[in-house]
Amino acid sequence: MRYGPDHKTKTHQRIVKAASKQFRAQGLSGPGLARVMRASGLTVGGFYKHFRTRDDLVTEAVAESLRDLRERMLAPARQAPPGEAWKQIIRNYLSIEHCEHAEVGCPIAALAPEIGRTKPAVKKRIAGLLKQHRDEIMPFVPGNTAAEKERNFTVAMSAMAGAISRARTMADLEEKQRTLDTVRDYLLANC
Amino acid sequence: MRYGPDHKTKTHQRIVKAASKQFRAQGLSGPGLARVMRASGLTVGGFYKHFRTRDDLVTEAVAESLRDLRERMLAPARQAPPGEAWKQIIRNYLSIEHCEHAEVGCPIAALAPEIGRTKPAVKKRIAGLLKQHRDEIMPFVPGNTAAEKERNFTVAMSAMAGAISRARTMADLEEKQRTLDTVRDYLLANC
DNA sequence: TGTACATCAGTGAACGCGCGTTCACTGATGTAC
DNA sequence: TGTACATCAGTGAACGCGCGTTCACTGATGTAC
Repeated sequence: MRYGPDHKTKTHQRIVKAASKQFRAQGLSGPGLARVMRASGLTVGGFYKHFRTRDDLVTEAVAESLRDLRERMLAPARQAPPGEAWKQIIRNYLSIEHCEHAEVGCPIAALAPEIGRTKPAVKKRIAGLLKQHRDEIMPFVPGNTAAEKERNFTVAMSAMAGAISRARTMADLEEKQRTLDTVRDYLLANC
Repeated sequence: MRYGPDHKTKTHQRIVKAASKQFRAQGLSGPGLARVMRASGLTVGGFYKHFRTRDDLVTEAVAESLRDLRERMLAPARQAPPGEAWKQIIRNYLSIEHCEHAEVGCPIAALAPEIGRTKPAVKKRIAGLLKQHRDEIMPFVPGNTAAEKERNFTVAMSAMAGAISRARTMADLEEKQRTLDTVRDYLLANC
């Protein structure tokens, strides 16, 4: 073989990581395969040596985005003083940095409506990934029972994703910042 | 003239209304101009007798979506018993009907991330429409001061739009319903 | 050790298609004389 | 009243382009003998 035994795997991951950033920045139908491959240092032709269809790339890229997000949000939370982890996550999620850098941010805030519109087979797979993602975050959510934790997660996650995607529609930077601050302060005071 | 004096205006509105539904159902880059015109009973060629560019249609369609939403949500609220109007709006917004019928629903829940990605000129105009929309809703928002009302609006609107767009990513109907119910009950208990 | 062949990640051109936009044309009506 | 011309909303074909997908090919390496 021309390349080492893990060469193909590494190339595959490079494509998925490039796609993950581009989809979050430009939407699921934003970048074409040519652009994704160019960003990975390759040409279009090679794409189908790695994926069956574009939909497969979309699914893998969303999975990668969620992994990426967890690395960025959960790692800092893990070494926060006990009782502060969830607050840390909220502060991080509703930061202006997250809002201004969709390409390394939460795919729910960046892509939820588009995910809802994907064909059933794709949607089903991504819905599975999102459930798995929630399960990984649940340990950080405050609450005395599983039901209470789930309620808190649902309310906070909805408010946070909604706040970020609404803030991103705003042209006025001050209004954007005020939106993030308002929801952040509210959640910090009520969880 | 071949047609009556308001013929062109009516045709224009027909196109905008068709586009407004199609964009909410399939995303801002979902339907092409041919499809929008066909849905309006016309052919592509005539499009540029009504709009300078596709971006102009997008802007007008979002404006129409917000008007449509207000008609559907504010009219029922206006004739609710005093103190119940805002609760009525919340119940309406977080209903399974709204969730399942994006084409006649809130463009923020259906399109926020895509609006955030439009080119600056379009984004600026839509941001203006969204501010105007907020001002029309503010009278229904509970709170003793303007600042308190704005805080309540920001938190509730973020939570509601986030809940709907998250629910739409879910394949499991029960989970979807639980998400809507959880956020609805939370907001009803805390406003 | 040297030669012939197999493997396979990646290349680059080609395909049919739908896109936004342009444009010469149509045809029903209104206006001028 | 009748005829010639202007208006203009809408038509339908054409444009150049980027899309997802296919495919014959390349060329560096490993294997067989």
